[in-house]
Amino acid sequence: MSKTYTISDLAQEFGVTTRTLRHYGDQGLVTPARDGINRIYSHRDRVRLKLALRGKRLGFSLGEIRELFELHDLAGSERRQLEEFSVKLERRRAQLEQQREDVEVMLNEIRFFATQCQRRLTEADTSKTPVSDSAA
Amino acid sequence: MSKTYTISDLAQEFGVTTRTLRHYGDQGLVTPARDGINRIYSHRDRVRLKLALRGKRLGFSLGEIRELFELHDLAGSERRQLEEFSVKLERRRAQLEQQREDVEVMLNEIRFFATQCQRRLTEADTSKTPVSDSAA
DNA sequence: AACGAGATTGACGTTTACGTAAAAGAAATG
DNA sequence: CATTTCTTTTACGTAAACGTCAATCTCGTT
Repeated sequence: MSKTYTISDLAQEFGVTTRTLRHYGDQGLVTPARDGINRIYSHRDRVRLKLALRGKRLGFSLGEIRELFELHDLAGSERRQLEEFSVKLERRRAQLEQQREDVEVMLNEIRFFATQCQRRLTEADTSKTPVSDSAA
Repeated sequence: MSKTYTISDLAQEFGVTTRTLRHYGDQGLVTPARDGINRIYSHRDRVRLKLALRGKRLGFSLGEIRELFELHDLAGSERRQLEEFSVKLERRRAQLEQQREDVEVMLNEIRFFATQCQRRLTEADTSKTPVSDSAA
């Protein structure tokens, strides 16, 4: 009798709406058991949700996330499926490494902007000239 | 007289459609000069497009990308704008660092899957049982 | 002059990922 | 028992980011 969660428990915890959780159910991402008609989420469901949300943050579509889950459950699959999946994984890996580089570059840019912003704000604070001309 | 590009030049180079480029124009992301009615993209336009596509890969909306561009051009902006932007930058930075972690985790998972896939494929290759029954 | 290739501006269509409202049932509480 | 409080399903709505015609326009060629 491990812990279970209601739909709004998880919605609150992960900062999504119940609508989102039902939608994920419709899409086959998180398919909780039912207590009568009510959804009753297990620990495993919680993990799947967590993974799904991470996938989303990385720009995966819900369909792609489901594919990944299906792969995870791909225990006794056939050779062709494995090969196909292997190819998909490779593609995705390349994308992710691109994305990693993108993130680094963007972080540097943002840090630059941020320090620029800060600098100008403090300058404005200590400046004697009260805003004479905006032209550089 | 530096090099210029037609709309389909850039579309081809970056693997997008001309429709996309026009859409980015509508959204104020890349606003090339005109030769009469035709769009004529400069080197700067090309850079903006490149930046825009990177932003997209990182999950920025076109609106957010435009904001970033506007910031870049924010030479003589006012204090409030700088402060607002500084806050936005901080939020985005946090997201990106989360994303960076997400990417690392996902890459590890994918590498794991990939090796699993490969292992099973080579196993199948060297196996003595010639595919008698698809049931495991 | 005719023609095909590529460009333009509408403008409606489409997909994804939910939002939102409606109608209705179960469950806890005063 | 009546009233909230959650929950359910059904279903239409929506915003973003283009796709996809359609109707022209303008070149460089033949």
